[in-house]
Amino acid sequence: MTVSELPSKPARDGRALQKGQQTKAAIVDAALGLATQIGLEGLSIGALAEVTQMSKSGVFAHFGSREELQISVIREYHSRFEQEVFYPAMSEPRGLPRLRAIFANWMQRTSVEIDSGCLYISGAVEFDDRAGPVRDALASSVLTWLAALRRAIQNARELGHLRVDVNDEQVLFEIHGLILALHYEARFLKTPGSIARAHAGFDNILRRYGNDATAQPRTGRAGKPPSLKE
Amino acid sequence: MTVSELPSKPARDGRALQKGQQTKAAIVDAALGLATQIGLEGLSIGALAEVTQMSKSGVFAHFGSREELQISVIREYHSRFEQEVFYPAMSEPRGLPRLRAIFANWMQRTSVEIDSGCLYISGAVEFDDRAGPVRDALASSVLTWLAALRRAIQNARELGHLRVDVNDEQVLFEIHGLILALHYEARFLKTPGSIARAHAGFDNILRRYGNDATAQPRTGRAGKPPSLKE
DNA sequence: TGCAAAATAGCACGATCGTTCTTTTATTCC
DNA sequence: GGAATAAAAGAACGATCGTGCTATTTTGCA
Repeated sequence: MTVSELPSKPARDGRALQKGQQTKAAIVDAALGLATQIGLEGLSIGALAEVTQMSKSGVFAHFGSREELQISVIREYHSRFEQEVFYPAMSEPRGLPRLRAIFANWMQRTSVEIDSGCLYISGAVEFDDRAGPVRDALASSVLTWLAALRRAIQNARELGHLRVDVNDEQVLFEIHGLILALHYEARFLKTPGSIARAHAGFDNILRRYGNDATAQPRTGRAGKPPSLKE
Repeated sequence: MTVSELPSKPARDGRALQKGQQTKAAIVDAALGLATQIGLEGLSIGALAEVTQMSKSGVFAHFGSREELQISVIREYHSRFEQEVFYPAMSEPRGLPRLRAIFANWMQRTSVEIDSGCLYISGAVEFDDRAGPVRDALASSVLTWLAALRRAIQNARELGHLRVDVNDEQVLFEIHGLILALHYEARFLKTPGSIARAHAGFDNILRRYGNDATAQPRTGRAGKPPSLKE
């Protein structure tokens, strides 16, 4: 977590901040740890103050409201997800190799989250019938990620790595289901072998939708630095 | 909800109760409605008292603890799930027809739960890292249901409706994923067309695992009255 | 080093939580 | 109908919640 991610917003008299952003980042880090375990709703400022060895009001002052804290946590989770799952896969050639890499990274992360919990899953359940800015931030993050995944599927189809009649949305839906089932069965039910079944499910999807004749990547040209957002 | 599900536990002097069980059932009914919307953890005795037009202590007295109330809600959900999804499918002949019916009923219920919420899904997220009797009751219910579904898959395979090399657990996992993806995308993200995609996903699974040569049901004999538990 | 401003702490508030205890009302059976 | 008992209400408890207000401490720059 580097200091001054923002260009160190100058205060009223041009003074640069430091300590504030620093401890705020530490608070968000601790909050993310709490939220993935007990949920965004279970996240309390009191518990957070205890973990960070600060006073309640000291923690509170950095956010101004609990909602703003929750949103900060969501943004941090989004950033780490991007960093861990999306970016590394961009070094793979477009099409099926990149799609495989994305799924592999996602599986890797989800496997870890069998112990730590996934904010995109717990958050969805907590806010699925509650309106407001927290829900909006969460849904926006998830939609951004799913859109990126959809683009990878679409690329694979357009490059001939998947059959031409493939429905991108359907593939996306089925892959998403595999991740959700993994999280459910491994984390809640503690069913052994779930990770292998998720992998097998992905292979099944590729077998069904794959275009064996052209399964080799056809292009590996590196385009502009990718981003989840476009 | 019939009176005296229990053999009307005789009080100290052999007197039969009535009113108590009756209002208790009404409370559980209201609690189930609240819990599916805001979760088992969000369920509060105060809110429940308001909904049922009773006093907090009046509600509380029926359960003795919040945990017991939550467990009662889980039991009620389990019972309705059984009644709505499992039992009606038992009139279909064993094998693929019954498996199809089970999934169809499950889909039907999940479609309704896009609005009302599913306790098995929200509960899993809320209690996936919390030990205790509530989690145990929830996990036990879910496992019972998944075992029943697994049996249906196994039957279909043994009757030749699915390929002999089918892995029951794998099919179960993938079907479960479809339901979870439907709930996630339709309820949280409000993605249109999710129901159709879940159905298409099931068809895909049958196409992949199905045994086209013997897809017709081979036996329709009605066995003993079925139960989720055995 | 000293001064302004930012960062943090301390304290109290109203609200809600699950739970306990006591009292009142409703029900059931003789 | 009246006595016994179950069912429901009422009030209060300690705890925790998010949040506001006011001190105090720490920081950053002249």
